[in-house]
Amino acid sequence: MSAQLDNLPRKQREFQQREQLILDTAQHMLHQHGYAQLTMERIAEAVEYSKGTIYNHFSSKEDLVCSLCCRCVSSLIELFRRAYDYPGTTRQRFSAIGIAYLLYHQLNPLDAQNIQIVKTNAVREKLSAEKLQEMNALEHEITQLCIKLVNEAIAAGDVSDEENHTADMIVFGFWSMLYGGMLLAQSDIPLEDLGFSPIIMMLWNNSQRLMDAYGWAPLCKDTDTDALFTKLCSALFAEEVCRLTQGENHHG
Amino acid sequence: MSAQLDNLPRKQREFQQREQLILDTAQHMLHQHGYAQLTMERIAEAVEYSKGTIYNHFSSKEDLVCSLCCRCVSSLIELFRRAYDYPGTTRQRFSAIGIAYLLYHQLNPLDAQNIQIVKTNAVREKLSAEKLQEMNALEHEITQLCIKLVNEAIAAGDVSDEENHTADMIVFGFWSMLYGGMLLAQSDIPLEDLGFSPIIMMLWNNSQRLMDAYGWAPLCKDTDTDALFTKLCSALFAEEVCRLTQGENHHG
DNA sequence: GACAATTTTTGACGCTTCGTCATATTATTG
DNA sequence: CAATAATATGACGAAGCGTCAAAAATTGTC
Repeated sequence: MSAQLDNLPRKQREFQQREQLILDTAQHMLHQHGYAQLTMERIAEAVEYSKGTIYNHFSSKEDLVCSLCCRCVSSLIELFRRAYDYPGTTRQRFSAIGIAYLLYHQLNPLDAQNIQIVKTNAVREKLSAEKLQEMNALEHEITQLCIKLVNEAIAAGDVSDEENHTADMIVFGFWSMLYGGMLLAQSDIPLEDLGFSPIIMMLWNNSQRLMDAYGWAPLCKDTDTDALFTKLCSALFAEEVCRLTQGENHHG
Repeated sequence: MSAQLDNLPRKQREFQQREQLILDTAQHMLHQHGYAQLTMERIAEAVEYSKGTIYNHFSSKEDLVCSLCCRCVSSLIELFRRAYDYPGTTRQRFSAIGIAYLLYHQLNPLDAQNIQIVKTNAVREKLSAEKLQEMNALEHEITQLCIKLVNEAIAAGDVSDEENHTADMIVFGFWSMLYGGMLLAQSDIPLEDLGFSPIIMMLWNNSQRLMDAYGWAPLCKDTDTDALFTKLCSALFAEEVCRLTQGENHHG
């Protein structure tokens, strides 16, 4: 990373470093005090530059928030890649992507909320075309990775090959479910009061069920899905899980 | 509706009528010009009252938007009730709820977006406790209706009764999937460019699959699900479907 | 109908924040 | 070291939220 930077003229290097500083600071402020308290003035004050300088980097507040968001999606893609590269059955690898998604949301609930803010039209209305495109490119990357894996599964005969089983439909089913589920989890809807079980568990079970519905071998009945969950977590995301449990202990 | 109003003293009646006028106007403005353009000033101007009067009804802009949102959820509940009361199998009735959800989002995409705005922390941070509670009560109502139906299905033996099949988990699976799916549909993510099929179809198929996964009789293979979709639409939501197709013709 | 009391409405005002731009500062180069 | 280019600054204008004292309308009383 710094290898690339070293090649650039010092000015550009400084510029990029400052951009990261601004983003880091903004992210921290967002976590600490929430979106409503996040103002360009305060960011400028915190990084000890003036507002004008911030505007040299980001054309608007929305632009800045969207940039934050892009960084988040990038790190999510990294987790997905790790899951994709897992040496196991296609079902295990796809399950691992699901875990990556759930883990990310658990580990970075505030960033996930932020991603949601950017999806809101209220914000998107004000975004520049470039930032929107940057975002779209990332969405494209992450989507295609999943579709590719499902196509591998179909080609390998792991998924029952019926007429209307298309990779996009299968991916969309899981994407919707996990995305919707995590959003519901993050919203202030008091799910526990409404009688719901822990969300991660419900989503994991439901997605395993859905894989069964697609005849994605090996089926649940031939697998200990709880054990699979634990195995994938420790094999791929040990460090992340560690951070997660530490965080929980810290609070309790 | 006006029967109740007539019983109230004239002043209160006028007050409530004005409140509806404000909400109607705000909703219309939101549809026409988007959230960013919605200001208290403009609403006041449009209803020909002053800003102060608007603030006699709603303690903040967020409060107003949340009130709009509550009206929307109420009408969604009405659709759900209709589906719940359908004289058919539990699977048909639950499927009908799914259709109600999809239809509502298709018919009122802008209201659905609005509901999403309210779920954003940026907005919720500013909501009064009362409005939050009003919203929660509605969420409770709509949730319990679904859970009740699934419990009926389990009791009737329509859903295979395994240890870890709980009504809340089943409901959550479908809720997540449809909610997430409709949000993805509404976001500006160019799903078609990413290679995805029409969303309603994908969601309907995925949810029918998921019902199969829960052993919810009668299974897909014994049913023409396309025909079921059409049948439920015309039996329960003829008027809504009509409005939807009219709207599409209007645009095309 | 006149007058007082009460309720409702009004819009000017204070405050906050966004985003701009002329000016000041710093860096670079001949 | 001076000229020039690049960069940073913060005062400023615009816009919106929410408040509140004063104005207007309504109600009740004689």
